[in-house]
Amino acid sequence: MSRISESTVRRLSHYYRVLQEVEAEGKRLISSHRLAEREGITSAQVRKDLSYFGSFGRRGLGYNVSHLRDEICAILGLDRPWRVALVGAGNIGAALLAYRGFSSQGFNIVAVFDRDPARLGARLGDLTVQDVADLPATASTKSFDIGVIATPIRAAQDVADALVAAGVRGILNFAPRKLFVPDHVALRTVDMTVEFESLSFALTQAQGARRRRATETPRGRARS
Amino acid sequence: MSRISESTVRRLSHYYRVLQEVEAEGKRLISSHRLAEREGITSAQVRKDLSYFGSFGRRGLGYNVSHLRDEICAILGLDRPWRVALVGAGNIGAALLAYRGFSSQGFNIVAVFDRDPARLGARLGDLTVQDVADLPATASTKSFDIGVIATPIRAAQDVADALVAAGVRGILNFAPRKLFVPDHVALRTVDMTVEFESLSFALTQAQGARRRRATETPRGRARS
DNA sequence: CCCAGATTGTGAAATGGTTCACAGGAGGGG
DNA sequence: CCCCTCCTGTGAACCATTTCACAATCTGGG
Repeated sequence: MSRISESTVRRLSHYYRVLQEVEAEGKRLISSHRLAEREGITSAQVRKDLSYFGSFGRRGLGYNVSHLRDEICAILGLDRPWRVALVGAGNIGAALLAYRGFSSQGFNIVAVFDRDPARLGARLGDLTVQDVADLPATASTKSFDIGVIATPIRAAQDVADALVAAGVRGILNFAPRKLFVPDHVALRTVDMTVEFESLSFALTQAQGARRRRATETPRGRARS
Repeated sequence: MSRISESTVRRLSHYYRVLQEVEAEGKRLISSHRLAEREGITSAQVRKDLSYFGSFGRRGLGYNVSHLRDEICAILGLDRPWRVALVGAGNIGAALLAYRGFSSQGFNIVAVFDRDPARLGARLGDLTVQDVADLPATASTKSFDIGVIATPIRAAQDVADALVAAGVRGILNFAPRKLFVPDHVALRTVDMTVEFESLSFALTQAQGARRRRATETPRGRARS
């Protein structure tokens, strides 16, 4: 099996969610066309994505909703529980803990760490905030699969190193900076700053385009 | 100016942050090579990204740090304030409000809305949670540029419609579902579910690859 | 049994993004 | 003043992803 692109994986995740909805609506079959419609993409994209993993549909009919859901569930590895360590018990950390959607999909936060003495020992959900210095010891008994970094920027790389040393195989980073981890550790970053700035760019461009159209200014940019 | 790819914009955002750090370190010049190193990409990528907007460097020397920072600031539209409406005063909403990093970059949350009567009237930072029914009225006086959706999934599309009707030109969506908005409104989605599932996939793949290597099972996938 | 209509799976083409490689400066040392 | 080193800006080559387009296959109805 050749390497699967990140965008294909992300779309699988979306298909999975749509299939759950469609199943709840009681439909038994769905075509690539209808699946695509709900995601705002083309049906060819849907079929291509699925074809990397096998042939799950039937020509003339479409896909069996629950069967396809099961297949994608297995492909994404959602058919097993993952043990997640959360580092950072601030606002984002608390939000992640409070959101029940993750544990229902098998992402179980089994420990919470922080460095701030004011937070240590606090109860968050049914967990107690531990000192981040205890991470290695706790990791050896709880064997985390995934680490989530919800700390301030300056702590993020150190925490990442600690998580790697503790044996996690994946890291989800919410700190707005580039982290460096070994090749055998998967890293995903959720950077809200980048999202805001990307919106700012889009809005600025749109404004500029409108102004350009209105005044007939030639395109191009003056050198300073 | 031809259309700029989303990935280029996201990288600009990263360059901007690195440049701020480098400036704080007191350096006056930086080469594309060093900039690239800090982001884990190639120097050609940096130069290509910047070249879409102009020639900011000097051959043989590199880029003037503060000048380049200013240029990127202007390109991304960060040299002006944006008025942000936050809808959803739950955990994520509270986390966004508490994070001072956004307002310092010019993203000012100027109103917070919710639908839950238990939250209405509550103080969050220096704002009072308003009923989402007041959104149109408040929008007409405060003229929001950007709307942030931090509501439960089922409310998200309705809120998006309301924000569009209220005249926002950009939406940042934290609800894990696909939203449909008109072309003239920019949409970015931060979907933590997808990030987790993408990690799950990566971990599953790695595990599978290790097992495959160990047992010499031929690659490919059996049809069920 | 055969045809009409629907829909998949997939090579091939098209598109879009990244990397290469080098000409064109720029500064510094002798 | 000349040469050597450094580094940008960019066309061209390369690579990855998306879209096209169609043969293969399925069902249902006559």
